Amino acid sequence: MAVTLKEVAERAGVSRSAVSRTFTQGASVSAKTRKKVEKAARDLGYSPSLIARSLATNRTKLIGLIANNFQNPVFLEVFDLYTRALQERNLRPLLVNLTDQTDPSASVQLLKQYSVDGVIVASSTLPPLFAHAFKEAQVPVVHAFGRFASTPDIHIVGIDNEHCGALAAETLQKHRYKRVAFLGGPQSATSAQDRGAGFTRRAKEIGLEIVSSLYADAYAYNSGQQAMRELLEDRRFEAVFCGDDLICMGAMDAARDAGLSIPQDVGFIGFNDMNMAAWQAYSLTTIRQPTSEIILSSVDLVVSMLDTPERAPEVRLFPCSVVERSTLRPV
Amino acid sequence: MAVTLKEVAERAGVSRSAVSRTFTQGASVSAKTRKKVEKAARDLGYSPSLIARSLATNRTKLIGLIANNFQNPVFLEVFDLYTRALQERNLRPLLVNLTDQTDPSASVQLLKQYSVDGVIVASSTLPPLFAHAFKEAQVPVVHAFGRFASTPDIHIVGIDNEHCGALAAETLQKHRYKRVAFLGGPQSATSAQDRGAGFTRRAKEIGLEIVSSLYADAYAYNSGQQAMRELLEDRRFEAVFCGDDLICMGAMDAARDAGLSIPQDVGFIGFNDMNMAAWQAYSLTTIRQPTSEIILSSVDLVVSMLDTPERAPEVRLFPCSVVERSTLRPV
DNA sequence: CTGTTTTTTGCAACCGGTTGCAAAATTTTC
DNA sequence: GAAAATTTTGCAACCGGTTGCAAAAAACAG
Repeated sequence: MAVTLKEVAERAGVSRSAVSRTFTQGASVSAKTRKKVEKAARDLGYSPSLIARSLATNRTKLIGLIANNFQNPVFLEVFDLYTRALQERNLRPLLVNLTDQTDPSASVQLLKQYSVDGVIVASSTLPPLFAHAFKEAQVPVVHAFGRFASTPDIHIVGIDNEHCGALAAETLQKHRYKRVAFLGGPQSATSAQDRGAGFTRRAKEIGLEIVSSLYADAYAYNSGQQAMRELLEDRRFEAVFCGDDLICMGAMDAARDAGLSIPQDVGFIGFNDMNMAAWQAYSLTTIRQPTSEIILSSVDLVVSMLDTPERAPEVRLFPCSVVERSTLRPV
Repeated sequence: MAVTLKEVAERAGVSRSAVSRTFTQGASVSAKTRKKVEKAARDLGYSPSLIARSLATNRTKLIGLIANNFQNPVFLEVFDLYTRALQERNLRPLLVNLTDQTDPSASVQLLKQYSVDGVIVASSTLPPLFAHAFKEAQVPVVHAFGRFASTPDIHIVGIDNEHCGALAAETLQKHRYKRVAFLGGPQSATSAQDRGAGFTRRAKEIGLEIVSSLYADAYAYNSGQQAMRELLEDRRFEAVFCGDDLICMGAMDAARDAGLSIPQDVGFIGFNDMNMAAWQAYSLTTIRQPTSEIILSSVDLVVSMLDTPERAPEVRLFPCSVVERSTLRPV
């Protein structure tokens, strides 16, 4: 069916190796044969089979991309950036959707079977153990949006969530809030834990009183909405720090539904600065997570591991910053 | 490095074919050898290389998934559903992000090189010519969310956009609107054209006056917002039909920004019924596109083509329905 | 023009599986 | 228990490329 190396070789009147060499980077072929081969290939509409090449070279140019949150639109930005960054480097993403049902070890197995060249775990909710499984299986792995550890045993690219939580506390204080609430992401997520911890610690330090504290059950709109309703039962807070923009939007809608206006009756600060945070209906003051830097950096990292797999584990942290919009009262 | 067939065979004391057979569906092996092989494989931690298998069987279990809109959160739902549906069928998505810069023929080439078993073009904006390229290259292809044609030459799964546009007109009439505006998706998209055409036709038939008509430049929030501002310069309409929910949200925010309230001053009807349409800040009345049915059906279709590639081109259309929320005045 | 060095080329083995075929082993039949 | 029918097994060729190695060709030096 498809045109093969052999046919091209015959037509060009050269050996199969000659054809192979004209199609592999940095191999030595004379200008003359290269020309002959290229003509023959063009005539026949030949393009080398990546499968066969992969088998021979033990390289697939496939990068496993593991994600487990398809509810949060941030991830669409994430996919967009990943697919583009990989495509530019002549790599392909093999997308794995890790639902709660799927057995983690199964997907390790799976990606091993496809012999992906590397894996990017793009999730702030997956436990580190997950990325480890790949390290153990000897496949280059980087955990993007993962939990920062001072003595990492795998590559981590992300932010210092603890510090960013503290930043939220400072921002609330700057806006002269005294009593606040914390509405975090799912408690099982390391990112949610760390943001909460940093927020709590710093709040204590600067005399900001946390009157309520609650973890939503997912990084999702509905979860934020529902958690906010609960929070509203005992409304002694003047502002809420939400561990995620999407949760924050749900929370804001719940607050408005209860007849509160923002920021007059209650202030909000979110986390991520997703595209939608700038929408007029929300115009969310939020902590910006440098998504695109994290993604580019994690791709670069995984690429460099292709050549030097034994690279020492590295942590790359990017700074977050406050984006002021209109959900906190003017200072 | 990785454990191979041969090593398992040696350890189990059988031939390589025996090992191969215990790992391929429907091959004949005795219970006894199967047991021996399975034990050896377990001991060694063997899992067959899909690359090698692909080379031998000429099947990769890879499905190319082509998308070109990573701005619209609907596509996150789309990716979620696709990845799950494929995973359940033991197939993997190879994601191609078709930005405006990428050369279409290059990605055809690319997917051919990876010898994907099939391709799903998931886009309502790509021209049909695109899916054709795959048909020509002899790879099973279905165009999901594609333009309906009565004499299709490739498989199409989607909706009758023309009819759905008409449905929008009827809904506006039902709510006693007389003068309306049309705010479509990008004019180059067949879906936008068809929705517009159906809307216009039906409006004329039932005596609904279309006072303005405009195409946004993308299926995106900002585009909707911007187009609405333009529309507002000459506000003779009482309601707007937006060719997409996201555009509609942008438009609503623009209207609110201009001091209008919804639905008192101006009504809105969207298209898609994406998750966010139910959000309280919008609570959008919209035409529901049966995304999940379309996706499941297109996966089934592509799967069935794997076995019978010569299947006659088929069109599968799913009905849309109106979801009433609060952006049209009560009838 | 010859001898040396460098570049190009083809051979053949290999990557890790699958599969048609015939021989061997097992089961069934009488 | 032998013959026939059926199932299981191993051999060997194949899928479509890459690559180390040695021979051949080309380039260079004197």
